[in-house]
Amino acid sequence: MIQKAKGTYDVFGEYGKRLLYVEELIEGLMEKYNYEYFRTPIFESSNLFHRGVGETTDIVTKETYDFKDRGDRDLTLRPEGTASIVRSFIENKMYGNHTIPVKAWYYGPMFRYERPQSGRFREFYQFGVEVFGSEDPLADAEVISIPVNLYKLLGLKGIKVNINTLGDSESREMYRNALIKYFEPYINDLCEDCKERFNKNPLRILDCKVDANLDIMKNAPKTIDYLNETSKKHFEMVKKYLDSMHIEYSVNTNLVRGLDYYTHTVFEVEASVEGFGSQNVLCGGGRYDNLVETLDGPKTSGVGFAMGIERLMTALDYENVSMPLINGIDCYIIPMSENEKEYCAHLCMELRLNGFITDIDYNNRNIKNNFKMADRLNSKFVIIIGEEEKNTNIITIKNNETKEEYKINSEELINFLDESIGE
RNA sequence: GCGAAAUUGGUGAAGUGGUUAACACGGUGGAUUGUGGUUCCAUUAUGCAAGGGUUCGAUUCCCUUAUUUCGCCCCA
Repeated sequence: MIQKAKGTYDVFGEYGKRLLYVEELIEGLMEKYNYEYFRTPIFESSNLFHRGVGETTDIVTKETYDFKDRGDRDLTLRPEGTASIVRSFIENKMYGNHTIPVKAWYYGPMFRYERPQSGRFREFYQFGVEVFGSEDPLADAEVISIPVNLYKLLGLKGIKVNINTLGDSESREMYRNALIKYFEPYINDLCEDCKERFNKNPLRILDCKVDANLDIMKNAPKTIDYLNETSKKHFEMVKKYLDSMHIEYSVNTNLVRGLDYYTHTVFEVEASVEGFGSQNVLCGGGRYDNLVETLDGPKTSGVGFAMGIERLMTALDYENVSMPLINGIDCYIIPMSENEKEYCAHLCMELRLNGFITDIDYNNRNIKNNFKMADRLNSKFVIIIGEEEKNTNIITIKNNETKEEYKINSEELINFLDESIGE
């Protein structure tokens, strides 16, 4: 038997309904925020991700799906959304004629070659947002408000917003150097992973789980102390806007993010749900004022986030969040025999085109099993068509809740259903 | 890239180195030939992830591979 590729999954059934509900909610929310829908290719030139995400990041060094096409081009299945949206912004010259800021949203599959586990897949879906061309802290705050409001709309309770700032490039560089200088004498006290981090990305030492309780961690330099005036002011304003939007958050000075391109604000929203597992960060993002330039565009600031849909769905399950899903159909049509099937097929189509959720027996079941089927489908009405009905056009329809049976002329059927189901 | 545990029918699962792989749900047919959801009867895996090995004999033991689940790293 052919099995699905590692780290992928199929969607169907109840999960499919819930997923569609969440997707529609996202779409509606982005409409209210007046963001523009973007869809970029699933694969892009490998270069885009190498330069965009960062040559030294884990995502690029060991997690991309790279391949060559028949024209010997180097291509990569997108591991994240931001680089592609930035490419599209530049390539379509949106910095010129378009209204600035450009506020983009996207939703689709991403691919990373990782070891699957709780809340982590090789093909996974992200919903994300990018705002180009505004350095205003209001943009940062608005971007943070999107996931928070989505979770609110869904009814998800156990969430926690963590924010921090890395400052602009200058501040960030100063801070990085300070950290290296600080940790150097203690390098041997750190765990193996942190020794590795010291060389690759010293900022990440700060959110190590193993060493978290060491004194050297607690006394490590804080980003806040290395901010220049502009950066400090920017962060203060972000917090003020969040307050005015009634978005709750906590400042976590150890929050740094793995992607190279962040400057100023970074944030994460985590699910603080009991038993959720270790992959509990539902979404993450921040400001990237140099990325557009890095990818050969004109200097343009940006801010955005990305959210993993699978983790959101898991969190919703953990909290037993209910959704107003349609469960059940309006009509189930039973042909008594093969002779009535064409008549039934026509009737079925009529009902569907008039807006009724309708299904029909495809398997020539006997009447008993057809009634069972109607129950399983949770049908409001059952329509039985035999020779008599076919010849007279008087249709037998049974209300499956009250068990009342009616004989109705086929021309009045739509009216009858409208009145019965309408309210 | 590293570590741990799993994999038996449509589903949930029990089970054992030896001849017919429990039980339950579901499916199908019938008792009831145009009205069900109750009950009763029958039927429903030449098969225990795939391949190889040990053995007189393996679903049960060993190896390899695949997938799943859970950690680490990293990330959404």
